Amino acid sequence: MKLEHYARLSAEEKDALDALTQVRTRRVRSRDDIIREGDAPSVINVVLEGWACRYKTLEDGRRQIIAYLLPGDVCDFSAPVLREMDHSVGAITTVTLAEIAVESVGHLFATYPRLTQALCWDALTSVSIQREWTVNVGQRTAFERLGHLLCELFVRQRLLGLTRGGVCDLPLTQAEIADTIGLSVVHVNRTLQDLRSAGLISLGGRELTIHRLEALQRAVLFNPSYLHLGHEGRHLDAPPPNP
Amino acid sequence: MKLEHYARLSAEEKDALDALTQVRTRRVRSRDDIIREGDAPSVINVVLEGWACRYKTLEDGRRQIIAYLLPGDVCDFSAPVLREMDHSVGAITTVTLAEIAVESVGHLFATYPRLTQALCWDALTSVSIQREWTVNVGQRTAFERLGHLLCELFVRQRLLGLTRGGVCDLPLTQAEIADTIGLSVVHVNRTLQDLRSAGLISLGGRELTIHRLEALQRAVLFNPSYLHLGHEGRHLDAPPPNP
DNA sequence: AGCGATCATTAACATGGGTTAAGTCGCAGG
DNA sequence: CCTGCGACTTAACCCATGTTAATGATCGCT
Repeated sequence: MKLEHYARLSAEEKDALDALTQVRTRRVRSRDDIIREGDAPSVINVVLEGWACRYKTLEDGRRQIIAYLLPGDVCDFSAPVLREMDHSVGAITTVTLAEIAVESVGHLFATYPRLTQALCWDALTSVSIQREWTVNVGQRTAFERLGHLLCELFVRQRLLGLTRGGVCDLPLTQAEIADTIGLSVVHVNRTLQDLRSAGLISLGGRELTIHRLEALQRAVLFNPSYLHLGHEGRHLDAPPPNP
Repeated sequence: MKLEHYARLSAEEKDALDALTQVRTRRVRSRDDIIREGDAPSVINVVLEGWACRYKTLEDGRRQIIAYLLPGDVCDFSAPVLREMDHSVGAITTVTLAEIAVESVGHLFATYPRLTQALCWDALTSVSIQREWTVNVGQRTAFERLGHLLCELFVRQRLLGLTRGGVCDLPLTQAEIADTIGLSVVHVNRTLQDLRSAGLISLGGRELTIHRLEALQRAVLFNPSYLHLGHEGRHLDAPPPNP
């Protein structure tokens, strides 16, 4: 479903993908690891349901969350090529994974070149997001960083049809948010208050509401071009109503 | 030459690559842009000589350098797939580029699958570096960030055979370093003094000397596994002599 | 050789965000 | 119903890093 944003796929191509993802699935409980640094996974894991994150830990315990994986995202792109994982992937919520054999992927792409293109697009977009995160942590203020993260997670979910008006899931603890944008938990909390009292968002009970997306985007210098939404990515859910 | 670290290539494969890079070259002067955000380059640019950087600018002028490109690095991987660049690439030194037509690449990879593998490895490594940069800026102190950057640039150059003992080029201004690791110029300067007076490095006249690489690595929590040096990448230049 | 521009350095002062610590709330398990 | 634990909140205090500004050093250019 997600790849459809990147290239029109034929019914046949979609069937081939579906067949792949149904072969073998795995369930990982919330907060457990999906893959650990140093593993050399022999299958490719794709998130079918739930949220996961990539993260790296320094020797002294500091942790940085490097990416969030939503349904349709691939956990271990590098598996077939690089020797071993240089970071871990953990489950945020309970996650359902498809485990895909490396060989079957090779065959699939040889048969359907348009799939290759779609997957390339996907991979390049995730690199682009990674770059934007570097900018986020390197240049923005706490307020901007946090707002930017919320914008991104909202828009990505909207692409997947997972938003309800201006509302979406946000199953992260403040500690996880802190490790994502390089702030302390305390300051994340302070900054959330700021965003709330600016009337831009509501957040609580694992649910985020963005009251005025346009205004928030402007306030935190969020420019979605790095998500490469392109043409196809716009018609999924109406933008949030102006309250 | 660089791809050789990732896969043993046959003479024939190397010749094919050489032929490509000699077709058309371009020279860009120090501090000029190679590609601008919004461009949709019709050729793929590969750095043959000199240093370049990827960077993004916020509306208010803040700038983040996102990556450094050394000889052998590709400027615009995404060109064939994504519509347009979401960031710019600028020349640090004077840079020589090979301009490669997109079509000829497709043909090349169809003919020599091992090249594809090598290029994948290269691309995945650059993503891995990007992730580590997020960690660097998000979690490390000024001292660690700067030391980590210097370690990386040294090791990457050593891979290319561009170091001379513990010495390598470092054609960056302190302002550029600042924009790379998310610090102010003033603080970069202070922190450089710290590194110097700790006896770890000397820096001046566009030349970096790392006096005790091991010690520096330990002091700044530099773990080179994210560079995926693997087997082949080690024998190029002796590690620096212990003074 | 002299000039202007860019780059490095330093000092004094200001502040955003970290740290510590304490308290609250909600909820799963006994 | 009580207990305990994890997540959230708030306040007080402090330090790493930013800002501003002034001075030197370097370097390409004429």
